[in-house]
Amino acid sequence: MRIATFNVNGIGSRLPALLQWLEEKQPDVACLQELKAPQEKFPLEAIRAAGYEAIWHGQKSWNGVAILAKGTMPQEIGRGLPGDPEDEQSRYIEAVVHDVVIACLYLPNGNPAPGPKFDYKLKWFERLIRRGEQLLATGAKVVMAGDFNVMPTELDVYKPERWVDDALFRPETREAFHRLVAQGWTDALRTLHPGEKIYTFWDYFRNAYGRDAGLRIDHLLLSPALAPALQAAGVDRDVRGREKPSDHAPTWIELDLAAAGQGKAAAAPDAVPVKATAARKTAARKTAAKPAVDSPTAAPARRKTKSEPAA
DNA sequence: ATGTCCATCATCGATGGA
Repeated sequence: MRIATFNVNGIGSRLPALLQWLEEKQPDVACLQELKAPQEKFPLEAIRAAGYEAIWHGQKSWNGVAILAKGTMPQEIGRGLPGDPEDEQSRYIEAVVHDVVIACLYLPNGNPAPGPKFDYKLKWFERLIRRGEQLLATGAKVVMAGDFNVMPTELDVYKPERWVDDALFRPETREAFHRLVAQGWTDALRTLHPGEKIYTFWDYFRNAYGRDAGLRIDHLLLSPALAPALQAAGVDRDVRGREKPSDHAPTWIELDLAAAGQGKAAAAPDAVPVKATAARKTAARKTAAKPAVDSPTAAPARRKTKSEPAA
């Protein structure tokens, strides 16, 4: 089973590049970030024609996340990261695909730091850490995949000294990422390629890709139940060198689920549903008059406050 | 400070975000 994460930087302008990559690599699951499109502008027809079903959480202009699955409908657990009903940004969506819980995330950039955007990033990180705790507590096979906007170590930056004051590399940010991983997650790329220079992002500025002035900020974290299944991991960096590219390259893992044994993924959705956020409730209200344009499971019907863990 | 690219609209050039 191949699972990829790809910050597309605008699904509208990046659709040809996305479709070409899907056609070539045929990942079983693709987590997308930065759709930069409202809910109704997601190109579902083109995605389905490529052989994928999808759930997504759009937003006008900014953010937006999606989970694509080849030939099967991702079973949505929820959307919106729990812990802040005021947070309206579309940065988190969870689903089950082939008995694996997929958490697709787009962590805030946080620049400039210090400032309100950096505060929001750190708060969002704390909420993610809490969610990570809940997911691990289920014992399920889970992968947290996305644009974390964090370079975990100096090895993950082309010039660390230039980035020490940046929100993506400040000590608080790295500390939060390390605290998350320390819960028991496996950083798939780094685990299989220790000591290796791996980048997933190259700025559009100053010929960054040509100079290989990159960052490793897109990550796939595996729960203990899934870690034994890890077979391979890599970055499709040539995608970054094509016409009209995203500034990120697709990052992927290959899993052998037979090696993971019997997980408890089936129990995960009901055990720890994602709390319905204010944004989700608003969206549901807005679309109430017409049929849902995304997926049937996107409706807030799955919300189960009864079994919801305390915040 | 710069650089590039994207989406938006109180549009066809500005702005804000990354």
